[in-house]
Parts: sequence; structure tokens; C-alpha cells
Amino acid sequence: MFKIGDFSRISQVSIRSLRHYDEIGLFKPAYTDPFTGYRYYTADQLPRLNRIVALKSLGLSLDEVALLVNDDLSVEVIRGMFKLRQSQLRRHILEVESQLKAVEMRLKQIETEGTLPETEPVIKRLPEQSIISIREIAPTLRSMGDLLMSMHTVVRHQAKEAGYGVAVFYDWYYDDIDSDWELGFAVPETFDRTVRLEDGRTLTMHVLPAVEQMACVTYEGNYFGLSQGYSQLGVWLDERGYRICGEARELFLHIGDADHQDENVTEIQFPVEQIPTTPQGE
Amino acid sequence: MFKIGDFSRISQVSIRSLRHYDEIGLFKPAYTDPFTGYRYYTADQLPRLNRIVALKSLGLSLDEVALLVNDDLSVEVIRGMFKLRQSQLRRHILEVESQLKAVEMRLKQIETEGTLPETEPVIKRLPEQSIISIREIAPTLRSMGDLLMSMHTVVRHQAKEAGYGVAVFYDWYYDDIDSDWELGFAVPETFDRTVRLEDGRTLTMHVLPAVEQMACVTYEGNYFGLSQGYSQLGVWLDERGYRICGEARELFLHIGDADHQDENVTEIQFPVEQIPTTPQGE
DNA sequence: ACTTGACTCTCTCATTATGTGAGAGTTCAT
DNA sequence: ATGAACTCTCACATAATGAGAGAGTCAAGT
Repeated sequence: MFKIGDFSRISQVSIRSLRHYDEIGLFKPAYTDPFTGYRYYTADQLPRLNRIVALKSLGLSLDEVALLVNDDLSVEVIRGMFKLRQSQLRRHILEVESQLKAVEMRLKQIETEGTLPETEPVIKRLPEQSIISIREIAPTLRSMGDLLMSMHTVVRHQAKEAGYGVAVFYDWYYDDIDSDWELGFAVPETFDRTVRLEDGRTLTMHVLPAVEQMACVTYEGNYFGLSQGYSQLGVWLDERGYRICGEARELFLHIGDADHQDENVTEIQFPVEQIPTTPQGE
Repeated sequence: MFKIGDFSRISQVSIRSLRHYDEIGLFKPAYTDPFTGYRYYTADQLPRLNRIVALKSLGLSLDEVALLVNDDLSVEVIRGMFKLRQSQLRRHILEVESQLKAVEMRLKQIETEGTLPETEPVIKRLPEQSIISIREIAPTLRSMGDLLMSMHTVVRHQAKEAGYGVAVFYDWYYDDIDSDWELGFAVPETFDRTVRLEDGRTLTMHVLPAVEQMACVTYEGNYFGLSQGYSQLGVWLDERGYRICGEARELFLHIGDADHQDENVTEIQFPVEQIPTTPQGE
């Protein structure tokens, strides 16, 4: 019979943990004094504790350990648990490796630029988004800016539930002339009214698909500088082995008045995917 | 000005997290209504939030992110933080990889044996341990058992603060005849009395060194079966690429009466180290 | 039997970043 | 003014463990 302190020293498991295991019913002392509450352990409990420690060191949670240690599970079930754990670990390693790569990236950046960048590209998952929009092929991008401004005024009055403005670019290559784009505003999916522009055109509703990996960077300032954001994002993606795999979008998160175009906040978005590296191993 | 829900949708950061970042002072809304408590965000806060998200995705804690984002740290400090993170991640990957290996081991074991083993070897770090002991070179191991029993009785009376019995084997190869071992009992480091055996020999005190990696397995039963524990531990170590790098120990955690030798609980301990694999990469 | 020191008990709070829910208050469009 | 949608705070939960307070207990020596 060992008191908890001795048993802790022998088993190299902290007193706190032993008490915790007792509480959750995973590993109870051989005897607990009903009056003083003192826990007494016996040496022949050690194998079980060792099993617990061993299983825990595989990264299993105490709940899982409890399952494995308490019940006589069928081999199938046990194997299932380990297979699951195996794939979890595999995925985890991949994750951490990509984090590590990102950190190394960042370090190199610090070495060369001497500081952290102002604004950070991020990769997000975007859900579906309903929008009301107009699609057209326009000679110049300038016309898009004009359309945006007029649309903004109209929408602000006729559809107050509308959110940010959004543009989708269907051209795969950038071309200033005759580019094919769509311009609209985010709305709740329940939206069902018709919005008509001053020139008589109506905005039609449809749903932008969800995007698993959307590389995004926000840009503050008027449109003339926006290309800076684009190139920044392009470099960033290139360095990290991503490639663009869909239509770019711009989100107009804040649209200033005609004379406050510097306040504009635009988010540039590219759907991306990892360029598969030359396969090595599995 | 966005209310928290809209801002959450735009930034793809959950409302809960935004509130949390506000609470901890990492990212406060541009304006908080002093009467209603409503949080209002502006679009030009997005770059900062994106920086936060980006840094967080490197696995940095919010505290670390706050440091990086709030203060104008010197490049040196920033680089230091990233270097630290880098080495953390490297170590973490190694850890998880060895876990994965262990899980795969376990799976193979399940496939072949159809069940989890009774008793689990574990690798622990052991601290220093003071003992009172006798070292001798004895013709047979049998004599060790006898010595243990008589020592046990004496110690139990003369040194009640003594803990478990411990044997250390100084022979590198197992040899039944003329083996060199030490037999004693664990005591607190403050112990300072002399213990004398019935045959007049005295137990001398000294300190067993700490061991970084001690592979341990507990065995229940009398000494005749102990070799089973040894071979089990041996196989286990071999499979996992460990090798023995020091003197083996046995801990006598429970010593039964002469007629209850089946109740004995013994822990077999081998100091081990990883056999360095053929170097690949760093 | 009493003291003393080492030990143990329970209970509470803390960690990290986020989720969930209750109950009350607010906004905004009709 | 009403109702729907939204937001507020507060509290509790997660996983496993550490730390500390305050009270009680054990065991050895006087």
C-alpha cells in the first residue's frame, strides 16, 4: 500500500494527475479511506497505470484511453481507433509542416525586408454568396468604376439589406480592353425584389459558388493603386506554391464618396490550389 | 461601419472570436456604443485583422500575435520570435512523427497478436535516487534473492522511511555466475543512519544517477518468470530502434512473504537511447 | 499523550481559443 | 408600434494539468 506521494514517485505520474484519473474514473486507488479520503495504491496497479501512460503517449485523449483500457473491445474496434489516430497524426504532420514552411517564408521575408509586411494575405474558405449583379463585357475598366458608383447609390436606396459590392472577373488573363466581368452587391439569399438602375437595366440575382481556398488581401486606397495589391498577392502565392484556379473577385468593403476615394477598402480574392509537388513517398 | 455580424461575415472570423479579441485587447472595434455596448467595425480595420489571422495561422498564440501586431518591435526581436517558433515546430514534428511510428507499431501488433498486450513498456525520465545498498559479486543470482529477503526484514525495522527495493546490474552481459550487482533500498536523501544486517555487513548510502530515458516494464509474479519481462522489454526496444546504454535496474515494488512470492511486483528498467538513424537532412 | 513536520484532503482558479446557451436589450424596416 | 433579426453580457464547457489556500492526517520522536 502506497500513499499517493510514494506512488507518484514510483510511477512518475504527478499527484495531480493521479487524483484527476481517480476523479474521472480512469484509474482509482486500490483503497480509499472512507473517513479521511486518503488514497492508497498497490504495486500491482502499476501495470495498468503503465498501459495508461503508454497509450496516452500515443497522443490519445484520456477518454479514448479509458475506452481502450476498461472495456474488452473487439479487435476490430481497437484497430479502428488506431487507424483513426494514425490518419489524424498524418494530417497533423502535414499541417505543421506547412506551418513550418510558412514560418520559414516569413523569416526570409524579415531577413530581406527588415520588417513585417503591412498587410497580410490570408487563405480562407468562403461560403456561397447570393448577389444581385450585372455582367457585361466592357471596353475599359474605367467604366466599371463608374458603374460601381451609380449602382452603389441605387442599391443603397432600393435594397438596404445589400452588403458589400463585389466584382467577378471572368477573363483568365488580365486585359484592359473588352474584359468580361460581373458587378454586383451581396444580398441575403432570401432577397427577391428587382432592382433597376437609372439607365433601365435590372440587376439579376444569382449565387456565387463557395470557394474552398480563397487567397485574400485587403487594400486601402483608391483604385489606381490596386494593382499593387494584386502583385503583392501574386508574389505571395508564387512563393508558397499556390496557383490560381478560378475567377478573381474584388470585394468593395468600403466605398468612399466621389471625393474620398482614398478611403476605399477593397479586398482582392483569388481562388487557389496547391501546386502538387513532385511526388515523393505516399 | 459594420455591426459585428456583418464584419464577421466579411472577415470570416467568428463573432465569438471577434468579441474575444476585443476582450483581450488584441483587436478592438473602431467604435463601441457606450450605452448599448454594440461593437461597430470599419472596413479599414480589415488589414489588421488579416495580419492577426495570418500570424495566428502560423500557430502563434494570441499573446504572441498581440506582441507582433501592437508594438514596434526591433527586427531582431521579431526574428527571434520566429526562430523560436521555427524550432518549436521542428521539435513538434519530430515528436508527432515518433508518435505516428509508435501507433503504426501498435497497429502491427494488433494485426498479428489480435489484441493489446497485457503490460506496456513505458519510457520515463527518472530523477536521482538515494539508496542504501550493498554491492557484491556473487556466484549465483539465487543468493541475491536471499539477500533481498533478509535485507527486506532488517530494513523494514531499522529504516522505516525506506521505500522500494532496488537492484542495479553492473554486468553488461548477462551471466548467471559471478555477476556484479548492487542491492539496496530507496531512502530520502536526508537519510543518515547506519543499517546493519544480521551477518554484520552494513548498508552504505549513495546516489543512483538520474536517467533521461528509462524504459520500464512492470512484472507481476515470482522471480522465475521475470525473464519473460526482460525479453518482452528487449523486443519492444529493438522494434522501436532503442538501444540499452547503461546499467539495468530492477525495482522491487512489492515483496511478498516467503510463501506469497506470486504477489511480487517487479519493475525492470533499462536506460536507453535512440539508435541514430542514417542521417537524412539536417 | 503531545508536538512537529511532512503529507494529504477538497475546493477554487488558471491555462488556450473557441463554442454554446440563457435572458435581456437594440436596431430597423414595415 | 410591432416583430424579426440582431447584439449584449455572463456563465459554463472543452483537455489535462498546475498552483495555492486552508484544514485535516500520519508517523516519529519526545
